[in-house]
Amino acid sequence: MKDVAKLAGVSTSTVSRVISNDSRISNRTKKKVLKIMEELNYYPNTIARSLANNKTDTIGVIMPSYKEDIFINPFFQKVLKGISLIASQHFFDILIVTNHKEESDVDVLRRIIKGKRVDGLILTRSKEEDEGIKFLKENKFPFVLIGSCLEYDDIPSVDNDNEQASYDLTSLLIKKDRKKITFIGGELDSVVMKERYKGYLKALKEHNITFKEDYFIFDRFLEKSGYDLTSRLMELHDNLDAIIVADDLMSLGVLKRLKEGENRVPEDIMLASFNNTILAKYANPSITSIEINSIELGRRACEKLFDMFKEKSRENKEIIDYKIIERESTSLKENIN
Amino acid sequence: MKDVAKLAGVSTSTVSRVISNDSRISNRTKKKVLKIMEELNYYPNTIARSLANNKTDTIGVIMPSYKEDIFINPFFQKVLKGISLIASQHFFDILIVTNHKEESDVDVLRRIIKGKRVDGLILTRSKEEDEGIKFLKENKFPFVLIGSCLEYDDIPSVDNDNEQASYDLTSLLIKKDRKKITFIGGELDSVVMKERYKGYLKALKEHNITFKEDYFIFDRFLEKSGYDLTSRLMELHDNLDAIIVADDLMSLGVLKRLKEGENRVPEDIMLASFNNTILAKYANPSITSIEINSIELGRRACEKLFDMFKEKSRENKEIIDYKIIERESTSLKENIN
DNA sequence: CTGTTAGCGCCTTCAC
DNA sequence: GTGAAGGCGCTAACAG
Repeated sequence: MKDVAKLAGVSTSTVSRVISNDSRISNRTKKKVLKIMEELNYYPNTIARSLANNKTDTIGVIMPSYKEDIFINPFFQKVLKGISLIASQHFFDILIVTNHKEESDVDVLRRIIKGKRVDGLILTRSKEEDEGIKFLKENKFPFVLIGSCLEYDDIPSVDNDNEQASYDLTSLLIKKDRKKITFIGGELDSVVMKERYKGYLKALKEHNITFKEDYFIFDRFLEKSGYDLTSRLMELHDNLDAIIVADDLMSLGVLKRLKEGENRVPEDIMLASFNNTILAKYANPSITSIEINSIELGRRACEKLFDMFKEKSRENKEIIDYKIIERESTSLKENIN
Repeated sequence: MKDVAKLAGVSTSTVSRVISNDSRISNRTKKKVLKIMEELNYYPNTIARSLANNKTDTIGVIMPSYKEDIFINPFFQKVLKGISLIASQHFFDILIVTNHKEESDVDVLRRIIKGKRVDGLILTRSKEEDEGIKFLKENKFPFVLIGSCLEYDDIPSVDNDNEQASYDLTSLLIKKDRKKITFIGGELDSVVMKERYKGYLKALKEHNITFKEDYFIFDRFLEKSGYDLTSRLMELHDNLDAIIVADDLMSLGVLKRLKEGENRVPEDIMLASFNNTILAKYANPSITSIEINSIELGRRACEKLFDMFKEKSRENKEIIDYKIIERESTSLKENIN
């Protein structure tokens, strides 16, 4: 910058003003400076700007700490896409934040926000007792949660109505005359699981369908967990007729196990799932799934964050529509094959 | 930091030394300072450190400029996972870099490297004439390419032997007695497509299988393109017996179209694809695909970059193994269904 | 409209 | 071992 200033015969402040497109600058000097910048192939040091402005033009995305798995679930990719779309419109970049070795969730946040690395954060999903969220609130750092938080009701977040979605999905199976409806879930400390469980129970109850403790089992949001839990379910019960699965990726594991056990889907056992990733669409049979609009979740979360920057407040909790996408796994008649 | 220094009764230099774990510092003061830092809930400003050190502890990942699509292909997610694994081991974070509005590929790079936002870059895939790579070379900025570059042979990169893989895949179909083997590709300006095309041609030639100009068609790496191109192929030829597809995601489109046209896979038409994402595994029929070890690609690319930081040089071009995963789409006998 | 000055928060000489 | 001073590259406040 100094060089530019020297060559252009102006001060560094002037150059700085040109860079930030300050209004009160003569068109002539502006052009001159711009030209020199071009010639010198100069581009301002973002880091230095950040330090001076206390602003980074970067938003951070925190992946869940069970990141090994999550990085492979298309859901996160979609969310990221939504975020990226909006961020780039605002000329922001995205910092993917993951736990460094042995770092706790709160450590990560401390590192990022005290280190002033980003202007705001987007969290994907949350646990029931989320220390991280508490930490962010205490530090008054701008963030948006994709998902919900049970402890605080007033945090900016974007979510589906997971309970209702789960209720609908369960009701669908009930309508199809299924009597032994089980539920295979992922990490139970996640809020999303809690809510889906509630919706499931509610639907059973309202329709007077039996619920047994061991109809609901859970492990992790992994394909393998789906497989293993299905094995367990089949040991415990020999006459199930429906399984709801908390995630498409898990569903694939479930499906695999069912096929091995020679259970026909949907004839013997119907299957319904969440997230409607491409996996559900192309599975065989294709899997009925809840479209939660992941891209939209990411998008709105990001927009909300920018609104917060501008202190243009929005409702704190935003609900994104979901939709049941019915497919072969719950359709007896139009079974194409 | 000033506060810490004051409270601890030392100078800021001392605090700074404690932070960077300087050797020549007495254990006593070190402990004292550490304690105060804890009490004050102090954490150093990363940005300021970056400015002073000219080092960001961040690596940038450049997504291909056709990013809209790419963000949805599991391949990139896997690569990202590999990168993330290594980066976090080194206490680095990842900056996802995308084109801001109307920014050219080179603009992005200029912004990032002149802006000193990252210590190094990883590029995913490249075009035949890649201005970006030229720019990075000219500026002597550390980067690793996942993929290959035709113009320069001496750039650090990690790739599969795509030509050989394509050759093998084609040969497999030839061995299965297929005579009219077509190829559906993605963006032709990408190096990976060029190489796969070469391998395909080579195999045909060596086995004296006819090649017709319109056996090879291409558009974009999208599901929809797969679908559309298959339609085209079917209009042009009514007796194909095999299709090679450049990517699993595209394959799904191909498969969809084939089913609609009542073509049996693999009996009438065999299908083979690249990238072996989870999509291929769970498609119906499951699709034979080349496992390119995407996670490993990301991982090694990242390791290579860190090696470059340490000036510990490695071979410039690293080749990652691939493997053909045979599945139903090319297996007549063991057709499970 | 433009230049001067004083930081942003940290690190690195160079003394002691 | 530790402190003082100057600098990383840019911006903001105050002059003029």
